[in-house]
Amino acid sequence: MNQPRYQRRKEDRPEEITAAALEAFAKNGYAATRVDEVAKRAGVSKGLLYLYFKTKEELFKSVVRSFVMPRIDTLIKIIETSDMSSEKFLRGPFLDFARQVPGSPISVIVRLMVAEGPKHPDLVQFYWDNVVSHGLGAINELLWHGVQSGEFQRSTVSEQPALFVMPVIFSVIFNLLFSKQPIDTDRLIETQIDLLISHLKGHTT
Amino acid sequence: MNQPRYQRRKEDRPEEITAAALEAFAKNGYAATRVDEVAKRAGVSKGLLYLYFKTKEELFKSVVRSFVMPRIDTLIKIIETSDMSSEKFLRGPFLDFARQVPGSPISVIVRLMVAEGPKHPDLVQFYWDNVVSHGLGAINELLWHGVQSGEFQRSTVSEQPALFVMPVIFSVIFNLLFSKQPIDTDRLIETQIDLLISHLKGHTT
Amino acid sequence: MNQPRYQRRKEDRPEEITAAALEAFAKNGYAATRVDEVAKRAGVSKGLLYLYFKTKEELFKSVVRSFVMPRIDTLIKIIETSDMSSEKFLRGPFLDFARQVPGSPISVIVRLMVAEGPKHPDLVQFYWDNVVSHGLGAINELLWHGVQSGEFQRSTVSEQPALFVMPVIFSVIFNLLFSKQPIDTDRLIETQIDLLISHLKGHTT
Amino acid sequence: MNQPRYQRRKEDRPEEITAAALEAFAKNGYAATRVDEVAKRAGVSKGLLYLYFKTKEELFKSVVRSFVMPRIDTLIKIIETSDMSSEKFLRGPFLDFARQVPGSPISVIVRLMVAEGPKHPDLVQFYWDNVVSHGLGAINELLWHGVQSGEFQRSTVSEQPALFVMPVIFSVIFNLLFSKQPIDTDRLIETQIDLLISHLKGHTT
DNA sequence: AATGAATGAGTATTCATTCAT
DNA sequence: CATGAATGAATACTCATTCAT
Repeated sequence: MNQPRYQRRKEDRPEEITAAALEAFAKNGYAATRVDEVAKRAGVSKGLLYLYFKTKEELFKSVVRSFVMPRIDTLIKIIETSDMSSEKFLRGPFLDFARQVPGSPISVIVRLMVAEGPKHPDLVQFYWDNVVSHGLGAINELLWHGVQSGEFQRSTVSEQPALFVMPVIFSVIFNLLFSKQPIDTDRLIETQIDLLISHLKGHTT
Repeated sequence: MNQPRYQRRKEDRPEEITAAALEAFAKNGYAATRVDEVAKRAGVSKGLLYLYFKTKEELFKSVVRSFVMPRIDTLIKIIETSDMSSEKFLRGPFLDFARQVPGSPISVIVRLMVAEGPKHPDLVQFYWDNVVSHGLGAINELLWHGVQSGEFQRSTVSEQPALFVMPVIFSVIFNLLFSKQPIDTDRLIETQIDLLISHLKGHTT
Repeated sequence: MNQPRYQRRKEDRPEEITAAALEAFAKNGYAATRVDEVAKRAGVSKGLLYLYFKTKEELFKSVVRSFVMPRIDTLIKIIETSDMSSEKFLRGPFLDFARQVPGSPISVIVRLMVAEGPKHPDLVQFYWDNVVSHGLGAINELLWHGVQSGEFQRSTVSEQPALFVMPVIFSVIFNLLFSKQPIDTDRLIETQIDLLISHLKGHTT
Repeated sequence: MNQPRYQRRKEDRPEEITAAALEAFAKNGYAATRVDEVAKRAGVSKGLLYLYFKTKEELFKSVVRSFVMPRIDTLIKIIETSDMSSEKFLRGPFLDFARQVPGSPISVIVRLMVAEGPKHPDLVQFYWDNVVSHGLGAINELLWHGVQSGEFQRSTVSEQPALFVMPVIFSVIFNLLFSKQPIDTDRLIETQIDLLISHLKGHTT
C-alpha cells in the first residue's frame, strides 16, 4: 500500500530481470514464456524490461551469457592456475563441478539451447565459442599435460574430451525429463570418470 | 513442388500426416511449426487434419509415439531371441543401432522431448513406460545374462545400463546443436562401448 | 441473434474491407486508424482482414488503388475517344469531374497521400505513375490538340496543365480543413477554367 | 553530432524546443515523431520538455502557431502601410512571398494541418482565425482598393482572393509529394498572377 | 530547474481451431 | 469426407506521460 510506485535502481535492474527470465524460461521454455510474466517476476513493468533488452531474443541471449560463462570460466581458471596432478583435478574440482551441473541454471540453459538452438544459429555459435570450445579445450589440455608428464597413457580416450562431458549432459537431460524416475546421476558421473582415469592409467579394472 | 506429397488413400492418412508433422517439427520445433504447414506438407486440408487429430498437441503426441517405439522394439526383440554372447551383441547389433540414431527420426524426437517434455507430463510418462524403461531394461537384462554366464564381472558398471545409452543421447544432442563443428560421434560411441566391455571383462586396457 | 456466425463470401470481402478502410482512414487518417476498427466496419474479424491484406500498409495501398485510378481512367478514356472540341471538353466532362472531386473518395486519398506520403515513397511513386502523370499527360494532350487545330493559341498556359488541376486540389484541401468556413469551390473551379480558356482563345476578358 | 544543438538559456528554451519539433515533424509527420526525438534534437531531457508543453499535442499546436503567423503578419503589414499600386504590390512583395513559401517552414505546417487537422478542430479554427482569414482578407482589401481606384475592373475574379493563394498551396503540396518529379512552381505561380492581373486590367492576353 | 528511469495502456500481427459449404 | 474461409484469443513491442531523485 505504502510502497512508492517508482523504484530507481538502474544498477540492479538488468540482473534482476535476467534472473527472473531464467526462472520463467526454466518453467515454460522460451517460446511459451510471455514477456509479461518475466516482467512481473522481476517486479518491473514491461516497458522497463524493453528499456534494457531490445527484444525477447536479446533477453534470452543475456540469460545464456549470465549463467553459464562465469561457471565455466571459474573451472578453467582452476585448471590453469593449480598444479594438481591431472587425476587429482579430475577427481576433485572437476567432479565437484560435474555433480553440481544437473540442478543448476546450466541445466536450464542446456534445455533452452536444445529446444531453441536450431532457430537461433548465432546464439549457438556464441555458445560454442564461449562455452563449449573453451570447456572441451580445457579438458583437452589437461589430458595432454597428463600424457606429457607420464601420468596418463596416450590413447583414443586421451583425445576425446567429450567422454568426460558426456555424463554431465546426459544427466542434465535425464533429470530434466524423468525427474519422477530419477537415476543416480552422481554415481553415473563418478563411474564414468573412474572408468576413464582407470583406462588412462593403464590399470586393470 | 506443388504436388501433394502423398496419395489419397484414406487408410494411410493418419500416418502420412504424422510423417509430415515429423518433418515440420524437425525443421522448426514444436511451437514454431504451424498446423497449416503440416497440412500442406501432407497434401491435405487443415480441416481434414483436424478430423484425425483433435489438437496440435494430439498430433505432437502421435509423432512421438509413432517414430521411436518400433525401432526400440526391434532391438529388444533381437536381444530376446538371439543367442549371441553379450559382447557379440553389444559390438554387433547394438553398436549398429547406436550409430544410426543420430541422424534418424529418433534424434528429432529427443529434441522435441527435451524442449516440450516439461509441458507434457503424460507424454513423458508414456515415453518412459514404452521406450526408456524398455530400453534400459533390455540392456540390464543383457548385462545380467553376461554376469550369470561368467562372461562379465559384476560391478557398478554392470548395474548402470545408462552408461551404454549415454553416448548415443549425447551424440544426438551434439550433432543437433553443433552441426557446424561436428565431432566424430561414431568414434565416441565405439570408444565408450570398448571401455565398458573392457572393464566388464576385467581386461587391462 | 439468428445470424449465422459464418458468412462465406470470398468474392466480396476484399472490396468490402477496402471500402471500410476508406471510411476509417477518412475519419482518422492512416496512423490513427486501428485495424480493429476497419475490421469492425467491414463486419469481419481481424483475422480475416489479415488473410486478404498482409499488413496495414498493404491495406492502405489497396485503398489508393481502388478509389482513384478508375475515376482518372474514365476521364482519360473520354478525352481519347470523344471528338469534342477542346473547349467543349474542358467546359463539359472535365468541369463535371473537377466539381465532383471535392467530397469524393479522391479527396480522402489526397489527404492520406499528403499526410503519409513522405513515409511511403513507393506508394507516392505508384500514385505518380498511375494517377498524376496520366492525368497531367491527358490534359497536356488535350491542350496540344487545341493548339494544333488552331482552337487555342500557344502560350505558357498551354504548356502548364497543372493550372487546370490546381483549383481542384486546392478545393479538396480547403474543404477538408475549413468545412466550417466553406468557400464556393464550384465557382472557384469554374472561374479558373474560364480564365484559362479565355486566355487560350485570345479573348479580351 | 552528440553536442546539444542549443545553448542552455532558460528564456529561449520553448522556442528551441519548438524549432526542434518543427524539424522532427517535417521529417516524419506528427504521429510518427517521438517526443524522445524532439527532446534529443533540442538537447534537452524529456522531462524538461514536458515542463514547457503539457502534451505532445500542445507542442504540435505551438509549432503551428509559431511558424506561420509572423510571416503572414509581415506581409499584411506591407499591404497596409505601403502605397504601391495593387498591381505593383502583387507583382512585387506578394510574388516574392509566394515564391518563398514552398520550401519554407510554412510548407511543413501545411502538411501537418492537412494530416492532423481533422483531429484538432480547435487548431484548425485557430489557424483560420489567425492565418487564413487574415491572409484572404488582406488580399480582398487589396483587390477592393484596386477596383475603387479604377486600376482593376470588378468581376468574379476580384471577389475570389483564393485564386491568388491557390498556386502557392498547390505548389507546396506538389513539391512535398513529388520532389522526384518536380514542376516549375515559380513559373506556375507567376503565370497564375499574370493571368489574374491581366484579367483584372481587362487586357487582351 | 532538470533528469531519465519507470510506467502501462494501446496496437499490429499470428495462428490454433471451428464450421458453412 | 473434404475444404479453406472465418474466427478471436493471445502476445511482442511502442511510446506518451509521470515522478523519484
